[in-house]
Amino acid sequence: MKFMDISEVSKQTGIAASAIRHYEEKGLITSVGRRGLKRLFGPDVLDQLALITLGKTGGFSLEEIKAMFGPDGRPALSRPGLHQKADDLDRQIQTLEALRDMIRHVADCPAPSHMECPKFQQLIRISGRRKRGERSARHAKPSDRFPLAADHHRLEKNKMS
Amino acid sequence: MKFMDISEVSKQTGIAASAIRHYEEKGLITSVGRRGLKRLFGPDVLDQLALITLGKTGGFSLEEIKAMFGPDGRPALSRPGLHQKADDLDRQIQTLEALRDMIRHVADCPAPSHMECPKFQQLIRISGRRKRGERSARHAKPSDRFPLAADHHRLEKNKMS
DNA sequence: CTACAAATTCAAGTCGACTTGAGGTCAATA
DNA sequence: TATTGACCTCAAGTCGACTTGAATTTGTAG
Repeated sequence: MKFMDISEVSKQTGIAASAIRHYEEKGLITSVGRRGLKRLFGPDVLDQLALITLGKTGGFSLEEIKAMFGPDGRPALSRPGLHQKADDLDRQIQTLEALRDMIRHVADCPAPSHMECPKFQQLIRISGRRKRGERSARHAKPSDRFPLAADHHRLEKNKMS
Repeated sequence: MKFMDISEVSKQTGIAASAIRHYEEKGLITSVGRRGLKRLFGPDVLDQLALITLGKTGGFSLEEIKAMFGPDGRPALSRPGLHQKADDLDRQIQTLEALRDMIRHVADCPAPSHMECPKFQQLIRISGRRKRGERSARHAKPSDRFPLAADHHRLEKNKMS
């Protein structure tokens, strides 16, 4: 009773079978073998899928997740690379805390427009005071609340070549 | 000197002009008028764009951001709706903290495979103990680490019809 | 032994958030 | 006044992460 077919894994995790196949294709998980055509998964896959779900919540791409927690269990990323990711997460967490506070404020503030509320304005300013190297859910940020964002005269191409 | 053209806004914020136009099209910001063909923006747009950037970091879609902080300054979302978003964020923050801890652990743990490390295993279990209603960066989650995820017999269609 | 539900592959489609490109318009210089 | 360069519009393209559909292949239940 150790091995599960894909529908069992799907049931246990709530992840669609098509997505599970997709993760296997991309090398994030591996099946232990086949019974006929059908994939068989070991119990470890449940933890790996939990990790994938977690990573996605953090806005990481499947590639990044694979680099951090590959199915082999050995990260493809260097130790400093991993610490970098962790530091990015710390910054993202702070951003999220700021955002949460602003949303709560908007919910409760009696001002007709939150933009007119001095407290809200202040929250925006605070949120801008982050260090460099911000990382967002999906693609990296060139600048966070424009701390002298205009590195040079960039006239449309704000992306790396 | 109050009004800026799009390239000025782009320089100040680091956001591509094409993206700024896109936000205007989607109704997240508004320009104060035109000089000939060219859009003119007031200074407020800088705060609004900072808010958009912030929202995206939180994994919100442009639609959601618009509902929370529309350019009119009045949220389209009800007070409970907003508190819901804030609570979602709180949960997301906890998830991110767990993820950060795991990444740091992977970086420092001497075990050949993190999956074999009992401490790591433990971190995964902990991360699974969240409440319902998780929201991820991009599309909602049906279940987080499968706390009896199989609501019924769902045999592939894990998405709303 | 046959039927059938459940899996499989592979190609194509979808969705959000932009970007890119072609062709057009203007306000400010030279 | 004639250029020019920044901006404009609109259509189409891109990218990641899947989903969907059509055409097969099984293992198992009847």
